[in-house]
Amino acid sequence: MTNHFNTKERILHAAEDLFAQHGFAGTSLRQVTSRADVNIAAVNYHFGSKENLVHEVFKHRMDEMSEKRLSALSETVARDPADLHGILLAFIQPALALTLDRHGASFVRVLARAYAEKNDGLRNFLSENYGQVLREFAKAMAVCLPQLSKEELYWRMDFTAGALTYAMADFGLIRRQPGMTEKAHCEKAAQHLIAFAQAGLRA
Amino acid sequence: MTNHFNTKERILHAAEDLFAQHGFAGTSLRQVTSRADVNIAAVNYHFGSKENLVHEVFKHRMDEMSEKRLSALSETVARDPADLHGILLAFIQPALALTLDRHGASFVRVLARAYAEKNDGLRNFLSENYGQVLREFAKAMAVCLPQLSKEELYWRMDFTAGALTYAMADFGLIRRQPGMTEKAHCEKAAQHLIAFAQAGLRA
DNA sequence: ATACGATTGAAACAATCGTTTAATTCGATT
DNA sequence: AATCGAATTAAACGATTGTTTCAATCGTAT
Repeated sequence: MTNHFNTKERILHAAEDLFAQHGFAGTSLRQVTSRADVNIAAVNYHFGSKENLVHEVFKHRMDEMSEKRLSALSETVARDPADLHGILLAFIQPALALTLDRHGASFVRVLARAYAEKNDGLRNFLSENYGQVLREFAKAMAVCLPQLSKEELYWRMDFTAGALTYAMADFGLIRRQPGMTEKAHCEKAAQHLIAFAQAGLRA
Repeated sequence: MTNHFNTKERILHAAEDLFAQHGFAGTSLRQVTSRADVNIAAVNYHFGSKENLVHEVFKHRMDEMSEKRLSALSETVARDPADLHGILLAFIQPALALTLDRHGASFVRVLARAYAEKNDGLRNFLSENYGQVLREFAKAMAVCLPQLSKEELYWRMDFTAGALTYAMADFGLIRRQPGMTEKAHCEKAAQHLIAFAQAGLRA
């Protein structure tokens, strides 16, 4: 059937890495095809255009992450609808888990960059395709936090998402310590973030 | 002496707007000079290169914001060293105040974008020139939160900065309501964020 | 008025951009 | 083995990129 590493996948992976390093506009298709070791024309053949390639890079990871988030959410809610800690874990863990995968780690930066893009096409693409996931979490959190107005809850979810994005992309003061494995760093980040966000949400 | 709107300043303002909209790589110098209504050669004459222009855009705003932050910090600490709310306000207010200024609002997006840039040159530039500001705030917060380890404090400051960046750039679910002025939206954001961050920091 | 350095202007530079074309190679089906 | 569509290739397309050149212009001090 399909080769394990066919042309299309090699392009996707190379694009993910390079978009993370140099941004969308900052990455040329020739950089992508050179790293993927494929012909420059292969991009337009398989993806139609550069913009479409960007969208595919997102779909590839976001679908996977959204699915994990939603299944973890329904699981924890079924166990205990009032378990805010569990809901936060369902939201945070799949995102941070991506940083454990080599290409996933790149995608995390791509995602952080996408949020910084005023690029309305991309934002609308994300909002239309994955906004429902956020609304599901909002509904679940509202059960745990009945004292919060809808507006207030949305504010605090935004803050949580911002903190998560920051933590994932290794921004700010904290840098992974040399002696620490990526996995340990990831788990520490999740643990710190959940404590922080839970307190903030309950404030 | 210098005209109120001389060539150099017009370039800076136009660049700020366009960098915010389309990113650094996504903005061409011809877009900048066209909006600034100056000749294309003026950029390299006044700034030497595009990269230098990017740095100047940052210095222009960051110097102003850092100064406001530090003076607000020393003021609130002098009044009451244990006033965490005041320290957070000193950190958040100057950043959100930028969004009230037309060009400042653009810069906020530029800043958010810069954090998402893997571009080590830019990150080092920011870290070297403005890292001290963050360390000052860390020292002040440590007084209010003696139970936190240095590591834990840094984590939580990162989360706070992430939430702030998100809020400033209008990411996420929350959109400014049509009937609400920019100023009111900004104040609401500060109020919500401080409550959230304060609880998170004290967790 | 004249001269001089600072600034601006129009034009062009080589390099690179995303995209397209057309010929070729590959792989599966008849 | 022959055939046909899918996939890949080399090459080139026009457009745009950051940068440079050099002459024209400006403001100021002599």
